[in-house]
Amino acid sequence: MSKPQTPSIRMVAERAGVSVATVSNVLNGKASVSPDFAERVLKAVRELGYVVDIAASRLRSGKAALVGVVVPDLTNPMFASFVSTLEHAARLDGYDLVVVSARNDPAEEADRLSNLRSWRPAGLIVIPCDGAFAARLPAGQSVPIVVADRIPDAAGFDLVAVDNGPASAAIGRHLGIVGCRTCLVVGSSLAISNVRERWEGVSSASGSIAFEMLEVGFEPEAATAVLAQHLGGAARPDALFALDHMTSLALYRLVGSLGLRIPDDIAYASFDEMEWMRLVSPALTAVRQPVEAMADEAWALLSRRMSGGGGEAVTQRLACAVEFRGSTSREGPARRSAAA
Amino acid sequence: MSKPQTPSIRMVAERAGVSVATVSNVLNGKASVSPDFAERVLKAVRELGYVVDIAASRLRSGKAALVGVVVPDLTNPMFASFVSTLEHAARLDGYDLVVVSARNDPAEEADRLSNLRSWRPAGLIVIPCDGAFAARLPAGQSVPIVVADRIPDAAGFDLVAVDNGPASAAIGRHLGIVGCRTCLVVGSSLAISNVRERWEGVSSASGSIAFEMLEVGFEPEAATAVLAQHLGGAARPDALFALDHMTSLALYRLVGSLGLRIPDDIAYASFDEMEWMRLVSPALTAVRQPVEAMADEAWALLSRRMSGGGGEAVTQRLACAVEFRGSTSREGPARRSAAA
DNA sequence: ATGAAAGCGCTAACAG
DNA sequence: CTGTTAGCGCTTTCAT
Repeated sequence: MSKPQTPSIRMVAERAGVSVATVSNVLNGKASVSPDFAERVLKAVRELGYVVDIAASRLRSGKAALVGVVVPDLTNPMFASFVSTLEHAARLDGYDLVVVSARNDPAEEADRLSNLRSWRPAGLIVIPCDGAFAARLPAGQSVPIVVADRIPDAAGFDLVAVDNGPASAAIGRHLGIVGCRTCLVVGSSLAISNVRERWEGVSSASGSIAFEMLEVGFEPEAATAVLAQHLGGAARPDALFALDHMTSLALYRLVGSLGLRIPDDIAYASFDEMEWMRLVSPALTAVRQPVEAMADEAWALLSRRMSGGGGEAVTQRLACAVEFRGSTSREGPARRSAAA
Repeated sequence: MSKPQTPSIRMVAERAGVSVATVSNVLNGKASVSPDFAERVLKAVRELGYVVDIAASRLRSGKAALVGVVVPDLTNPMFASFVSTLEHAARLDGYDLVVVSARNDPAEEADRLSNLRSWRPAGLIVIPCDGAFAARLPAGQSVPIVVADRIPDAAGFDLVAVDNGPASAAIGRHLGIVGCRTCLVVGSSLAISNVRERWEGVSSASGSIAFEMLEVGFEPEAATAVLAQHLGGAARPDALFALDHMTSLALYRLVGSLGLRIPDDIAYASFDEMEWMRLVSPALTAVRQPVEAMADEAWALLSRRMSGGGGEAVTQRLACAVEFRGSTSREGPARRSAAA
């Protein structure tokens, strides 16, 4: 009942019979300390269960082993995986992470960004809600920032993103070759660089296939409603291409509830490969993104800046893998176009 | 090029022509400040883009609006969702979160737990790797802890978990009614309370159906190997029941690659409902857990403790929903048992 | 090799 | 109502 409070460096010093400076030196390996003293300090640390107060440490030293991470949505498996990989990389370098989710809301993102400053992080890794990200950065932000996955409208950031164009174009060509004449391309919003680049990629595919773009927003329910309206009509497309995971989920579900058979009635392809796309039957043609590599690269970029690396803003583009599967097999739409 | 450093409370005070104490009072709404002064302070804050240094604040005040969260694996959608909900609840109460993943490794969990102490959090919310969690807690840990989802062997923790027994028993009964005679129950490890309770629940189901338990560990590859061995044999069970998500994924995939048809050749049920289970055909019978409710409840419990609420350790059990779907329809195993 | 003391940014006491 | 001052736990000169 005396004082079971968390031990401070002073208590360690007293217990070891040394000064606090010596304790600090032992713990940080700074100055040289005699083996005898070091041993006594370590013993006291062990007995007290002392752990340094990282906040006080930073306050005095000015060095923060902390980086802030902002993602649009933690429940999106891709972002969760991104954070998980990041966390591991950070820990290996002795850094801690403060992770916040913007919940797909630009206003909330701005709020989080501002809030994060009170932690005085050494750097920031951000997957922005949308292209207007730069405008939401608190003025006078001086810590290094790496932007991942989605490219802001404004230039000047260190950047790591996936190479959307080629992968999308490959899907577009494939759909044409397989015999599709019309393809509805669906994405949340063209305000997101990924969606925009994917649309540009697929629609650039030469050939006799016509693409139409449809934006459905970020709300699954609303998206489904918009989609239902588009697919219920008479002029059903030969193929569907979903440009992001949320959209793909809503779209695939709708196709099922409409009783459309894949690929017999309609071909189906998706960006953002997820585990379930290999489990359904037929398996879905999809573009797999190198999420782990993106996280590792983001960390590498930030590390460089945090340790004083200067120079121009860097942009890294990572290649995607395209998996062609049953959902776009030749048997389907080809037959239909033959009948037309 | 003069000094673009992050502004301190002193700079704000100078700019506003007041003392630092007044600035602090304005920002924290502590003592009463004249409207005139308050206005000047706010103006200076705005112009400088000042944000309080939360670490220095805590150091002096002793009050930390910070809680640590430890989960076994951020890439598990269920835990990601848990964290996301938690983060939102915490923010509403003005708290920040430091989230760490133990990567399913008890040693790493112990390490993370110890590391978290250097943040001096006001509380901890933990989903433990396994039942031996209590032994990994740093000695002399004095902050309130809420344990979620998995129940430690040792008592004395505030606890919130799902009510596994009834839901599992319902699955067990259902499989019997539907005509299954033998059921292979598969889970990662009985060292996890959820798996244990689910096994006990399902095997308690009376009737003419025999259950067998199989532990497959946490590695998908290894799990698949063990499962393949069990399902390849002659005595194939009528039904499968996967007790957690990773296991379910591995098992479902294996069933597919073995060419077994659900439910004609074998019935299939799963705990840990995930989105894909409704997308496959036939849709899978599954137990849906109230993850958001669990997170909210965990936060509520911790809040109470952090604001000084005393008393005995509390245990909350949350009811699950059972969704019966095509994967356990009557047509399947019933026919088979009739043939036997 | 070791210790004394200053001070990081902030808030809590207290003085005015 | 406002300002002065002390000191939270720590690291860093700078003496010794």
